Amino acid sequence: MATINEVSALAKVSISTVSRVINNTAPVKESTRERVFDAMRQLGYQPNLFAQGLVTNRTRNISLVLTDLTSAYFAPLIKSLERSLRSARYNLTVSIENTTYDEMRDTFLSQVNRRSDAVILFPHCLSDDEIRSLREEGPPMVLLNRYLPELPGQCIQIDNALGSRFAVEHLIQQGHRHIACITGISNNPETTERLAGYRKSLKQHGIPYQTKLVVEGDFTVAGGYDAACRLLAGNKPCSAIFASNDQMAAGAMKALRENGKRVPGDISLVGFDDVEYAGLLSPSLTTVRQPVEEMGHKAAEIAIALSQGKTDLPALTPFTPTLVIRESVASVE
Amino acid sequence: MATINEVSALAKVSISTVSRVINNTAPVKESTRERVFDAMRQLGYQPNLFAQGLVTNRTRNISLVLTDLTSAYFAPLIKSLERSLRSARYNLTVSIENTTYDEMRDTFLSQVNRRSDAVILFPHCLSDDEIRSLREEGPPMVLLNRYLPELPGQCIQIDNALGSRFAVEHLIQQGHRHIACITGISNNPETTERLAGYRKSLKQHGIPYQTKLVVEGDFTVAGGYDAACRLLAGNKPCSAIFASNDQMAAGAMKALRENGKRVPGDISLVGFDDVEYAGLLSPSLTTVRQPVEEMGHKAAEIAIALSQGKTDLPALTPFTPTLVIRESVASVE
DNA sequence: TATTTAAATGAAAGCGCTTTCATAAAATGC
DNA sequence: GCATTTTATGAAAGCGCTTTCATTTAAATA
Repeated sequence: MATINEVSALAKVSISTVSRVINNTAPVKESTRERVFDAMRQLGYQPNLFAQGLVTNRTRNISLVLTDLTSAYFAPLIKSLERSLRSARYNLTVSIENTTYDEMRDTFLSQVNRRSDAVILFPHCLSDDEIRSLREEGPPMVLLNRYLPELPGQCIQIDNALGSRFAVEHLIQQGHRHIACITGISNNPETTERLAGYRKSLKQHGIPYQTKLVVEGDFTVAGGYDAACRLLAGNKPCSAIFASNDQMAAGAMKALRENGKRVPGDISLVGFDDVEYAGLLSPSLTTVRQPVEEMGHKAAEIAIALSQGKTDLPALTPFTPTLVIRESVASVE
Repeated sequence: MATINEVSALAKVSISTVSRVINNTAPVKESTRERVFDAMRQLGYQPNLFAQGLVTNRTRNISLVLTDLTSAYFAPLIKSLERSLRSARYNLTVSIENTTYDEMRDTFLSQVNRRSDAVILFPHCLSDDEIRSLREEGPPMVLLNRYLPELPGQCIQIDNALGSRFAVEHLIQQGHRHIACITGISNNPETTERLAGYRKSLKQHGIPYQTKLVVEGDFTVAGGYDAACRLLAGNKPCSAIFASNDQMAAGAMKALRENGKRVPGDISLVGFDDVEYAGLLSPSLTTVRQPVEEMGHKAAEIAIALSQGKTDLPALTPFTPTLVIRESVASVE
């Protein structure tokens, strides 16, 4: 494992010069540069990131910190993040299961703080204030699917309400009037926004909002299953269900089938997120797609900018979801 | 961001002593230790990992390096790895898409080599010799789903052949005699072993092996779909299909449905892996479960041991897969 | 040609730690 | 009670880099 000293010896220059050609931080005579490059190649030299980090205080590492998120959602995210970061010669470290604020804090203190130039945080089950206090303990952060007014340039989100509206509009266009909604866990911005979109669409089409058609899920398959059962048990018939995510849609689909309801024959179903397996369900699931790839790229881009000390980034506009029409919606009459 | 100097000043001891209480590396008088801890607490001190790493040459970081793997498979793996590593105060960095040997090599050189105490490598699309040459460029490695005779204590695998046999036995027990097989990509140990198990089961029950009932897939959904189509197009009827992974099973299921075959009414189907969504398909997929969790834990454990310079680890026995019976297999008279 | 300016390089300090080595104080053995 | 071991601590070197500062060399200007 060659060091800068060996390179400098072989190239017959000082280590300062080697450092300069590595970092391209001051003019070096062309012939010298060549010699240094040769030496580096010969020795298979790779700078020691720890030595570099120690003096520059930069790690070239970015952390992804997640709360309790389903694999189907976070995997593509990790994938796109890592791809973007790698091309910028950054590294991605992950911390997946931080279900409570305390765990989160511990992660920040022990992992993130000292070894990352920036964090990408998916604060699903955290309150805004908890995020704020985390922010004080750690490096600059970019937030996924959460908006903090003080960080307009660092919050990456989609227009959840719009997504719901796409879903519900679609159902309405297909003739549905009795549209149920399975929401996410309460006190969560995504839940609120997606529900708001649902309500808005109904209103726009003069369809009354009925509490009995809205049941609470928790973003899990089991939660969706239960919610659908409760819906069927209540005596408010509906011809369509909008589930606030695909997990719950999958659970609901199962519940419906088990209760002898055909999808979409008896009840149409729309999800949200377009996870990997949405197209594999049967019927394949009509859903609202989050552009996870693009969001990952953007997150990486901003994280890198932050890591370079850039601040006052331009405010971000939410990403626009799209409706992916598959087989789980039928038209009525 | 307090340093060891500030702690030592506040506690009125030398930095050597502080270091000793941090690392518990030499006896320190109880009262002194207390003072140091107090000072650390007061200052919110966290040791600088880069400074530590620079002198100890240990990073407390472990890299997971993957080839082209589907999200459904790698997500739970990442999850279990990260969980194990975190409890040992290690860090996980990931590098997901290394499809060629050259990319892999680049990853090793630029990322893994200088910043990881160990690598966990999933060498799906790499040859044994390519792995060997990677081994020379990087830190100690643990291999997932691959066996290298020179690393008996560092290869974590399942008994693929046994898994296939569970699957095929099950089909045979249900009365099936014409059992097709969709294999993975060729020249891959997993493909070979799983196919071998299939053949062995047939043989044990005196069922002739028929080339026409074996079609090649590539471990993807699309590959499974195509394979199933080819199977149906060939004029060799079968009552059951064993797909070498769940992705392909999902693809096959779709193909069967589109061709008017009911699953399991007309054709039974068994997969392999038990990915997250296997139970969500309809019919839910009977499949062979890999204990990914346990494998992740084991991988983490070995990686940590390696990072501590341990060598000559005891040879590992393959994990045993289990059959998960769901709805995609019917019995024939 | 003499002088100023820019380019090219090296010496040395220092980033925050661990780890020898040396030394002082306390505990042990005879 | 003195020599010896053990315990407790500090001073200082050094890990591999970057970066300031000083110095030399080459180019540009008058």
